[in-house]
Amino acid sequence: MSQTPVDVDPRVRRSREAVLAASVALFVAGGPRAVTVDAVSEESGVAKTTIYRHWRDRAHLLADTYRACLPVVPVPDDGRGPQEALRDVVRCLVRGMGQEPTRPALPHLIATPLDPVESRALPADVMDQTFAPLVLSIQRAASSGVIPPDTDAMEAKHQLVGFIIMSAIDPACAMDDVLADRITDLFIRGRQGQGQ
Amino acid sequence: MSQTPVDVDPRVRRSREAVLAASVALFVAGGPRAVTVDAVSEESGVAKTTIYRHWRDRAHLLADTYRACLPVVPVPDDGRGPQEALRDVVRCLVRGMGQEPTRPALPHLIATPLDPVESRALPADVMDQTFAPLVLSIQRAASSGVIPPDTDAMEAKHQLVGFIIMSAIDPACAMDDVLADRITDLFIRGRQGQGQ
DNA sequence: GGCTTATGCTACGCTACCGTAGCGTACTAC
DNA sequence: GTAGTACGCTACGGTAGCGTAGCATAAGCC
Repeated sequence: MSQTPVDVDPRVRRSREAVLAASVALFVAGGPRAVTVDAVSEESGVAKTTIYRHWRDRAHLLADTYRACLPVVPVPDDGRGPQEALRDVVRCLVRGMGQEPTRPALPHLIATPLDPVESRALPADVMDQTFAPLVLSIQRAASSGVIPPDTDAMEAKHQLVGFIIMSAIDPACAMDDVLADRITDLFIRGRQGQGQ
Repeated sequence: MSQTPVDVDPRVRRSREAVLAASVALFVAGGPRAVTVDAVSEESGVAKTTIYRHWRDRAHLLADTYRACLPVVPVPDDGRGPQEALRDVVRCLVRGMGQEPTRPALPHLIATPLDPVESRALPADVMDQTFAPLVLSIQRAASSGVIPPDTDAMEAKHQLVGFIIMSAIDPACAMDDVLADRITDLFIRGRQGQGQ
């Protein structure tokens, strides 16, 4: 539902894209609460009745909006070695989190799944999928000895993701590869010298 | 406004406390959106008109609710040395974030200040005050050489706060001194071995 | 016990939002 | 060109929430 096929009536395609773009803009600016069907209609120029022709109700529209705000992080290339793979994933994550629309939407992305009303049509693990490649990289780094083999992958994930998200929330922070590499280095160094 | 004096009419005191308790419970369960005056009235057993006698409008009530959800972290004792002081602050922060009502309210605490509607009556730096003691400890640790003197205090804050918050958001995570000390150790070790 | 004051209750008016119905128009595909 | 279909528009009915008014009651203070 979040991906519109190419070979459809161009009118449908236009409407869907306009609606989703407006919806994302509203979500970024004011969170789930700002994504009202009336506001989306006005912002997009698409009639409210048309919106309801494409989405069953507001909850389904919000679910698609939420997904559209999450960055896509590719699964790390296995060929480059575990340390480089981890570095790459962190770079992708930092860049993704630093970009529009993710960055300004971040606080809302964190809070929405917990809202008992807004999370109705939202799969419980949408957010987790974004960090799946990172967890994979952490596990590979552990099993290959870059970090201790007994590393708690969830704890390590909290450590890295927390650092990245807090940086992205701070508007003064540059979300570039320099930061990404610093995060990776501080992470690995802290784990390496570990006297179990 | 968030602290009710002791020497007032006990009826006022009772009402204020009942309202704030109900308001916090609703905020925890459903975020700022769930804190409606009608819901608070029903949940607390205090008449809606009485609520409006104590708070100018819903925004002011929400501001007090927000503050009531934040943990209080004492300024570190200077006598114990910078490393122990940092350890203490992180312990307090971890415990505070792990407790009710802060823990379940955390995602909402992060998102609310960014909501253009909900943040109306919310001072911009309420959240920052919670982490001020941590920043102080980081600066002392830096100036005393526990971590490099040229440490970026804001970056270090993101690193520590991010780790703590992500742990607190994960319901499977135990927010105790063991975790706090691990967080501190991983932080310091990563910074110490740093090859400028 | 009597005065003061906080509270409870009911009933408002107003606004925003959800989701639907019906009908005319404009676009697309063939 | 013509049929099919997506779209826009207007107008609903219903609900939830905000903030207020007026009056009766009950609690606290001396």
